[in-house]
Formats: sequence, structure tokens, C-alpha cells
Amino acid sequence: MATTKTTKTKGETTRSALMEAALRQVARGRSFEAMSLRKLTGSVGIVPTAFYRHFESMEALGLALVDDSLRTLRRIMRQAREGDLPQEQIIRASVQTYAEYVRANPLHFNFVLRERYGGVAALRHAISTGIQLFVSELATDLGRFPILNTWNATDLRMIAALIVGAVMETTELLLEAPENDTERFNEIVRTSEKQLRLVMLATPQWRSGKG
Amino acid sequence: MATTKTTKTKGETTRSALMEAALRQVARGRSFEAMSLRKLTGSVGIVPTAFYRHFESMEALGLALVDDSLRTLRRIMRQAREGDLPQEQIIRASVQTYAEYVRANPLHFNFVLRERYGGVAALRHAISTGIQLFVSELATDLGRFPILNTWNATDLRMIAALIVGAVMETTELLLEAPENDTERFNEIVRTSEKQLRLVMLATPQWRSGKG
DNA sequence: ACGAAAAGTCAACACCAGTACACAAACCAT
DNA sequence: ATGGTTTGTGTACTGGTGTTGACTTTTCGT
Repeated sequence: MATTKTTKTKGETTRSALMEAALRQVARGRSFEAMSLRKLTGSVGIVPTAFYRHFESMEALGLALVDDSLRTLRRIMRQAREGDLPQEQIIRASVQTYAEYVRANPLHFNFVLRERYGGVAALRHAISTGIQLFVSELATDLGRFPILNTWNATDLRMIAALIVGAVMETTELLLEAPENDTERFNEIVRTSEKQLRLVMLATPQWRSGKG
Repeated sequence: MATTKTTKTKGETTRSALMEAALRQVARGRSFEAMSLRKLTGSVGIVPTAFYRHFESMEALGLALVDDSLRTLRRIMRQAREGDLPQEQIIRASVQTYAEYVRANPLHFNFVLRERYGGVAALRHAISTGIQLFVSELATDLGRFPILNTWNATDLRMIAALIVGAVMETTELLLEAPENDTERFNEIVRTSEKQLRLVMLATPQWRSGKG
């Protein structure tokens, strides 16, 4: 009866169908905590009890989603790191590719953004530590910059956290912008670029207040 | 039977008891969307149906909470605006009083932070527009600074958004820090100060890329 | 092609959800 | 003190929830 809904590409396993359905629900506004196992399975076209063939619990599903989403995030960092560009263009290029990633994987970014402060403790913590790790990596990356390679670890983390906060806001803007409005997209990208340029502009004359 | 739980100061009306109980639930980890009317009323010591004597719906309760919480936020801005300080100390003082506010009203700040990306659309939007307004006010405030009074509106909003993003992160850190750990508190405040100093440090040599 | 393992089905369960309605108590201005 | 308004109670109903166990179908390596 209630089948299809998404274009089944034959080999598409039910497990990943469940995951995508969950992501889609979160994108539609429902928080993961308030999501119903029955409706979820219903939207995939299986009976509620079949859920347990793929996940031990709802929380396990959530953790799998966190894994997936953070993996996407990490892929970006790697790409940004490997394609080492001239200092001048690095901000522009990084912001551009990041924004394109967000547009390409809205469900994943949406999920981490929403559930970072969501109701399920396990997910919150998983995402939180994931982002902390993200900040640390960014800090060490920044440490390789010509101007920043004399900074101490504390200040590097400080600036990394500042950047991550700005990027979070940018992400939210990108996600809530209409899909086809490329002008809006560019506007957001430009603003984000400016923010990062501003931050980097300050670094030459920075002197840490305390050891 | 199931009475008290909170120290009833006699005149405490049930309506506000419901509101505080809801805030407390959110602080305990449950998202507002996943909160049960029955449990909520139960924790206040009234029967479920009595809820409707005070609120037309759960969503109405949520909106009332948004109102309250944003009011708290606005109070801070006013205080920061009125007590005009010498430029040197203004960052230190603002961060300090903000952090103290967060510590004093953790439930309100927690609620805004959690439900900003939460599942109930009405709350999300109310909070979102509230924060947008917050950013705008901050932008015009910044425009009064000696260095910034030549900036155009777009760039002012850009920097305001950057600051708000950083403050959000700071708020989260303050909320999840243990209550009595004053050393941690000071550390967070110091980092936040640094971030704002860094941002302001960049402003003198800023030149906007585009009109 | 066979047979075990994986995936899905069915019926049933005990429970918790929101809410309608009629009634009782508490409050408070007159 | 009275009587209307507000607030809280009790019962009851409908429908959704997660999870169980035993059963059937499908899948897939050999």
C-alpha cells in the first residue's frame, strides 16, 4: 500500500532510507526528540516493529546521523587544508566551497545545527565534542599561518572559536534562504567573507593580554 | 498529595509556576516540543485540564516564555547602553555584566539558546526575529563609536552579527559550566573579552570591499 | 538450488497523550 | 455575607506511543 515516496534506486537499503527520512523530518521542523518511531517507519513504508531490524533504538539512529553529518563536515576541512592556496584567496575560496557544501548537503548541516542544542542528551554531547574537535583542528591549522605561528594555543583557540561561531550563523542563514535565490546566496557568502577578513585583519597588531 | 516541589511563596500564581516549570524542564534537557502537558501540570501540582485555565495551548505558553526571555535580554542591552563608559573599559564591563546576567537568569538564556533552533516553528520564528532586532540595535549602537561612525549599514550589521555569534557561543559555555566554578567563569569571560577586543582592533584599518 | 540469515509482517499489549464536559471549591468585589 | 468569576477537580474518551513474540517472506552465499 504505502510504498515509494522516494525514488527507490533498487539497491537503496531500508536502513539508509530510515536515516534520510529522519533527516528530512528534522529539516521539516520536527526535533529529533519529538519524532515518532511509528511515523518514521510509516513514511518509509515498513511496519513499526521492523525498525529494530536496523537500529537498536531511536537514539542509535540519531548517533548514526551525527556520525554521518560530522563526516561530511570533516570532509570539507580536509579539502580546504589540502588545496593550499595563496594567502590572499584562501578566505574567499574557503567560504565559497563551504557555502557550496552547505547547499549540497543541507540535511546534514541542518541536523547538526538543530540537534546541537536539541533535547536528546547523547546527540548533544556527540555533536558538541565533534565541534570541539573541529575547533581544535582549525586552531592548529591557523597556527600554520605566517602571522599566527607565534601565537599561543589559548589565543589560537580563542580565534578559532570566534570563527566557528561566525560560520554557524552563516550556515543558519544559508539553510533558511530559499533554494534558488542565488543573489541571496552570494550576499551571505560576501558577508561571511567580510567577517573572516575582518578577523584576520586584526591579527597582526594583536597582543595577548595575559600569558 | 503531589504538592510543593518548589517553595511556594504564597502569592505565587499557578500561571508563573507553569512557566517556570517549563523553563526548568528545558534546562533539564527536554526540548519544548517534546514536553508533555500532563507531566508539566503534574510537576506543578494541578490536574491536566487545569492547564487551559492559564494558557490556550502549549504553543501559547512557549510564546509567553519567549517574551519573558527576550525581555531579560533587552534589559541588558539597555543597561549597557545607558551606563556609557570610557571606550577602553566598555568591552570589559559589557562582557562582565552580560556574563553575570547569564549566571543570574540561566533559565531564560538557556531557553532562548535551545529553542532558537528547536522544533516548534512559532517559537523559532519569534526568537529569530527577536535576535534579528537585537542585531539591528547593536549595529546602530556600534555606529556611535568614534571609529565606526563612518561605516555603512551593511558593514555595521556584518560586524554586529559577528559579535552576536561570538556572544552566543560564550553564552553556551557559561550555561554548561558548573555553577560554582568561578575560575571557569572567569576564563570564559576573559576569552569572550579577547574575542571582542580582537574584532574592535580590526576596525580602524577596515575598508569595505564593496558598496 | 537450497537453506540459513536477514528483513518484514501481524496482532496484541500496556501506557501515555490531549482534551471535552460537568461539577466543586476558592476568590473577591460589592 | 452573597453571588459571580476564576481556578481547580474527576471522569471519560479517543487515538497515538513503544515494544513483545511468533510467524512469513525475501535475500544471498554456497
